[in-house]
Amino acid sequence: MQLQTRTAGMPSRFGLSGAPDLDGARAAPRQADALELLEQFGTHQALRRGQEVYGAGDPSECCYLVVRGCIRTVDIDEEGRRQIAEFLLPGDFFGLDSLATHHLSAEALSDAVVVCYPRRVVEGLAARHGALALRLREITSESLRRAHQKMFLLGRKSAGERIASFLLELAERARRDGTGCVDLPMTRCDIADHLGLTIETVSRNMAQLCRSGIITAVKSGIEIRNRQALASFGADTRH
Amino acid sequence: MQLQTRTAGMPSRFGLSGAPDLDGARAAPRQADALELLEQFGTHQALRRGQEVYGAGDPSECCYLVVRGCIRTVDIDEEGRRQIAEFLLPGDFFGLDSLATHHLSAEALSDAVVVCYPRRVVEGLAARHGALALRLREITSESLRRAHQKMFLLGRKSAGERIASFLLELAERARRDGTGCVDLPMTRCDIADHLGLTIETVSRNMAQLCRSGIITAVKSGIEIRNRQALASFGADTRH
DNA sequence: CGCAGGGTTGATAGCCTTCAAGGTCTGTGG
DNA sequence: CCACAGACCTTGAAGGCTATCAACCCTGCG
Repeated sequence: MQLQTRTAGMPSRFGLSGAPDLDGARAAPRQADALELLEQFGTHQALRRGQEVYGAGDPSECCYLVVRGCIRTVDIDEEGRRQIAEFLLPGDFFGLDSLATHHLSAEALSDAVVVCYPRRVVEGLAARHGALALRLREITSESLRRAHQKMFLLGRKSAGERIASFLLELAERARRDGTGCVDLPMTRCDIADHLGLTIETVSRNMAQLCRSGIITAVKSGIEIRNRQALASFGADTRH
Repeated sequence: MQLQTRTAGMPSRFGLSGAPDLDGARAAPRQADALELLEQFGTHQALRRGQEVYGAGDPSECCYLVVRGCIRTVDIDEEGRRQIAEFLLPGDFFGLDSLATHHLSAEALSDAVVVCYPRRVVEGLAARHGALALRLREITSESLRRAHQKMFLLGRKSAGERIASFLLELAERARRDGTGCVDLPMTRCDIADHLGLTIETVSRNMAQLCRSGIITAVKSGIEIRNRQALASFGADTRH
């Protein structure tokens, strides 16, 4: 059972919530985010833990904005091996990646809320509003940049480096409060399937980070105590 | 020194040369490829082996069509570790991925020829021709689909599976003649840096494929003798 | 010829996986 | 309140896949 209501108002922050402005794609200052044009066309959708937003192969009829909770995009092969492409946090926009059908599935990690926009409407608006069209392309471009970043991580980094990079990226995306606290809504299994490792390797590396005092475990997450050390963690065991 | 001339005519094939039509993104039949709209605005550019088309951080001023040869997009970190994101073959369109600055560099594997289109012109045309805008989004979407496919390969497949997938993908993209012959314009080092392996592992797996009679080495490439066996190669050593 | 770049093959080492056992936490029901 | 089940997490031991190190071959070229 899922709740759908006409959205009364949009969440205050839009777009790539915590994406670092690395490539200057957002160089042009925007007073008002072009995504606000979509405001009146979205419907809220509540998701239970584990529920699918869409499945692989489903027609690509909507795109989405995360309001609350965390969404994972999942790639599974016939043998059940799983690769998590992205974790999507509040403020992240997704579902733009495929034109006809989704090639990954999207699922809620925990109870979550997304706003759903019919692609037909989005396309129509984008055709008339250049700013919106540009914004959507920025989102796609950013998604591709992250995918390339992850290819490097999976292809060339050691287990320790992968974990450190992952924590630092999450911290970057979540840092709004200035503290070093990073919430980890995903399980060790999710992290492992995102980083191309096993849960044991994830657990061992996290434990070592704790023992070194680089991070400390806090309720449902970690706190970064030594960013410098975290950034160079695992560099000795790289191949 | 690089040669630039006004292009007299476009190559006969356009777009994602051999991309398998997996996700139905190309479902809508196109009589004439929308990219032909760009025809008169391109300039030919000849590249020597190893020459950069653009570097990481360069402003994203042009996008490109490969006419001859092979281009690699490269991600390098401060320690010199290298990850090759894509190999681009004749008919492939690239450089659309980033809006402001390129985050990867693009280099010619061997002597090559590309057609270069100023982004400013492409944007202008796309704004007026919906078909072109759609075509460009198809290309970006396809690029993202391939990136996700590669994340799965890097995160979850064994060395043998990676090599087999790589050869099958190349065969798929190149098969126009119907033969099982696959040209390999890239070195073992390039392949290794694409698949997240070392040259020795690539070499050993190729040798084993040859010994098993699944492929045979031909001049500057290989011939696939047993597609079925190649598709399941390395599945026993997966972790 | 000498050299450099690329490729192959062998021996060894090590990082990470696999297998296994036990611990922690949370929600449920008696 | 407490027992219990299940999911999740941690830790240890052993093994294997791939990296590393090393030697050698082949080809093209000045």
